[in-house]
Amino acid sequence: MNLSPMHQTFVLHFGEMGSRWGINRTVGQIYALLYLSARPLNADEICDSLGFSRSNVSMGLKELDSWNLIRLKHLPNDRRDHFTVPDDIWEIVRTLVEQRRKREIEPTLSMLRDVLVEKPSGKDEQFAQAKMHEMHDLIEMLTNWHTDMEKLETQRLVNLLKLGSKVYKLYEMKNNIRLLPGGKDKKKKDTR
Amino acid sequence: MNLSPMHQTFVLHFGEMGSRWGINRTVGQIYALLYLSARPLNADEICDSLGFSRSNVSMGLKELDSWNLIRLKHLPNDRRDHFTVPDDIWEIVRTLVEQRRKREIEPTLSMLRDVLVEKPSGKDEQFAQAKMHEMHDLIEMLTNWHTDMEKLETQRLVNLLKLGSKVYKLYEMKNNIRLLPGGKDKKKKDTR
DNA sequence: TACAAATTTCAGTAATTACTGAAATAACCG
DNA sequence: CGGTTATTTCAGTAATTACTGAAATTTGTA
Repeated sequence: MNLSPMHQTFVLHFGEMGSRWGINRTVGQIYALLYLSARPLNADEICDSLGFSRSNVSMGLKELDSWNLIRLKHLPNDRRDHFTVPDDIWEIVRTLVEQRRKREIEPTLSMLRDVLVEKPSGKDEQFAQAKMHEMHDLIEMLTNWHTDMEKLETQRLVNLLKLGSKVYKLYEMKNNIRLLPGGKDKKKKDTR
Repeated sequence: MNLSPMHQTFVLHFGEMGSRWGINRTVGQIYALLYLSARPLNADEICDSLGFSRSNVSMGLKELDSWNLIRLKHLPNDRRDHFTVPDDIWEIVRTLVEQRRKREIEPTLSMLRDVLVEKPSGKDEQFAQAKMHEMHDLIEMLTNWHTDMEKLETQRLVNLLKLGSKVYKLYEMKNNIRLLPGGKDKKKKDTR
């Protein structure tokens, strides 16, 4: 591996981290390298920097591409493919979340829906189905929330995140104002 | 494996999913089984249901325990350990997020902080450091947001999630009210 | 279309991770 | 204590996943 100590620390860390997410070391390292690079890199440069074989790098890039995490660039007078990550880190985050949703959440929801239409036979299945229902609803709620957040442009999303739970106070304020004249909401007496 | 088709579908799915998160098949399946069970199960029951060896189950339970995802129970007149998951699914979610934060986010932040105090030598390191800074700040922001959300009791959290981006409109409303008389905020003219 | 450069594929091998059974240890009970 | 049951550890093996080099394919160029 042929990198400055600073680069090396970062790259190795993301190699490690990759393993903890179903992504392998190579892929993690390639992405880390591209993330830190000021210019698009070609496959041979990646080989040199990380010490992987050409074919391994090729597969890693393919994997990253299937996650839609890298961008292919072509430089003038150079036939080789060059790769970058999106400039905007929020685009990266959005892609990551979107992909994990597609690959993990959607299949899970789909499996749950399938099982939930079956008729439970006996107490055990009834209990199990109730638990699956609970899980299904929770995941769906989080997914809906995410879909909704996804629509916000970045600056607004950031504002919202920075506000955090403070925003909840506004919500309660609004609710109280509405409630003052004797609104229709039921059981909202003490939400604290 | 000795399970109803319904249980089997769910258990196998979470075995699969486990692999995609650094968690292995055994661990995923054990957790799925416990999640669906109406009563605490002992290790031998888990062996029977899933067809793993006793030692494998023991290791799986140890792993789950290290994630704080299972609870040890003792039944009257039975020396054996019995295991459950928390009744409240939100407790499970909170634990999962908390643990991943501890195991993945914190080490990453710590690595980034270490690298960011070093003096960059040359353009490349300067660029790289800027990118790492950007990443650090983003992660920290998300972490702070999470810390904040964590404090909310579940019902409020659910309300907030269900509101989704609608809550942002309240925020803007509030801001506009403040701005009407000619507030001090700068450059907030058109946030849409 | 023929050649060269770039990239991908894939079979074989290396490395890692998962799993087992046997033995050791711990917990409980008379 | 001594015996019994429950649990964990761990060395060895099985299974899976990662990685390589050589060959095949694709892409671009004259």
